Amino acid sequence: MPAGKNSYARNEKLKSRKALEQLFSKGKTFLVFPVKVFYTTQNLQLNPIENGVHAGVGVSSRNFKKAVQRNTIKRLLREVYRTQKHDLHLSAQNNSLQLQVFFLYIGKEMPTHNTMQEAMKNTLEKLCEKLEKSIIKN
RNA sequence: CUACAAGCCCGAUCCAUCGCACCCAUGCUGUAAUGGUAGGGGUGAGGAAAGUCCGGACAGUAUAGAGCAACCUACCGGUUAAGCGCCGGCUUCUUACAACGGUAAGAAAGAGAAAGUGCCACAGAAAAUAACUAUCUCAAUUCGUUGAGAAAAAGGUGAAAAUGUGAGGUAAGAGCUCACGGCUACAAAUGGUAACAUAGGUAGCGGGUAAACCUUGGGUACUGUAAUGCCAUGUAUAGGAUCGUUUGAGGGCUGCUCGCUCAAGAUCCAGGGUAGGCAGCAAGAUCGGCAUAGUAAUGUGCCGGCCAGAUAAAUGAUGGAUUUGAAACAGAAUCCGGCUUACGAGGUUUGUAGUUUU
RNA sequence: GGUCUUGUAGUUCAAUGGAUAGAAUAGAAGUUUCCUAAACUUUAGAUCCCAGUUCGAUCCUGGGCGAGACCA
Repeated sequence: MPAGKNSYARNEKLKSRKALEQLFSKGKTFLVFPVKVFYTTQNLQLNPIENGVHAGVGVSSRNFKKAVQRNTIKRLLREVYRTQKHDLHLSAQNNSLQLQVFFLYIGKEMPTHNTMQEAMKNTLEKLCEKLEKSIIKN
């Protein structure tokens, strides 16, 4: 993957409904306020061409009743993820993992771009740490 | 020119970088096949996309039929695919002006209370049958009243009090009678497509409430694109209980009863599997302009355009400029016609009021 | 996306169209007690909002706002 490319294309998205259900029922979670992260890992390296990281994004409709607000939050999350995802991809590749992640916004107030960027930075750092720890354990 | 009210129009624009969905064609590369990758072009959310309050299109299931129940609707005509929408009219009410029956603006869930039942707190004699107080006549009397009869007028209340005013009449009174009004029903006349209006006739006088039950007229099959059809993948034609195969279980997607019809499996418990793709799904009661019929809603004709289409679900972020403050309400999920609600800065039309000038 | 239900004191619930809107509990003050609890007395507190029907709406009707449930 060429460095510096900030795309968030279709094959990087977390798509199938089945995978999502597995993720929510069996996946590991941690919380870096205001973002909650669900993730699962597999040791599949049969397809080296294919991308190893799939990510999804969501907001609860309890805290935000209006569709406009939910849309803007999801857009912000995607935007912030695609600009800062490179470290995560690198660590996943180094450890030869297939990774599914879901970012759920939990806060009750509308975020701005700056706060969101900080939050995503922190969560991604924590996620990388966790990945490396799990590798060492294995 | 300013303020207010109502209606209509619009729903910020431009540049740079990064990024998303769909469509189109191209290069490189790979497979048995679907592909992978690179750069390019085009298109990409609203006036309400919202609420889901009405009405349809479309689809599936059902439909010999009858009754009850349930629900919707209610002045007249037009319009439309249809409507509890819209347009025009009628009637009533309210407000203002005006004074002798008008004018203007606004509103109306605007059939029936004279088919029946219920309700009308407090106050008041009484809330609709009557009774009570008071009134009048006759008789009795211990002169305080008592009994019989007449009549339904008076009685301070109340949201509402038995058709209003005047005259006659009577022992006292009473639509008891008469005059002028008010309202209701009936049949006919004139005008109007009709609601209705106009001036009379006959009979009558019974308060309000139907957004209380209800009556009358008209109407309603049900379910919704997560409908529905097809393809692929996969498992279990396994197990248990109850009922049943012409002595008929069960079904016929709003309830009940009857009837009709299909009919050999049905229901429950426990367990196993799938949850992917294609169609539906984007050219239409379409949009824009012009002409034309009509008071208008709306219709007709001609010319031109193609204008989102996903399935964890696409329009964004950052920086800068303009405006007026780095805009308000707000995000398509089958599609249309309305209604309702939310909202920003202006523009424009009409009406009312005020000020200044001529 | 569709189909429904429901809003009353801080909380849980009542109410025939008649109003001073009730009960329990929680709150405040007081009595009692050496102090607290319990008990008793007193007290403040509410019909989601806007219209309409009615003489009069918590109640009936329409619209809005909020809360909740169901449908593969």
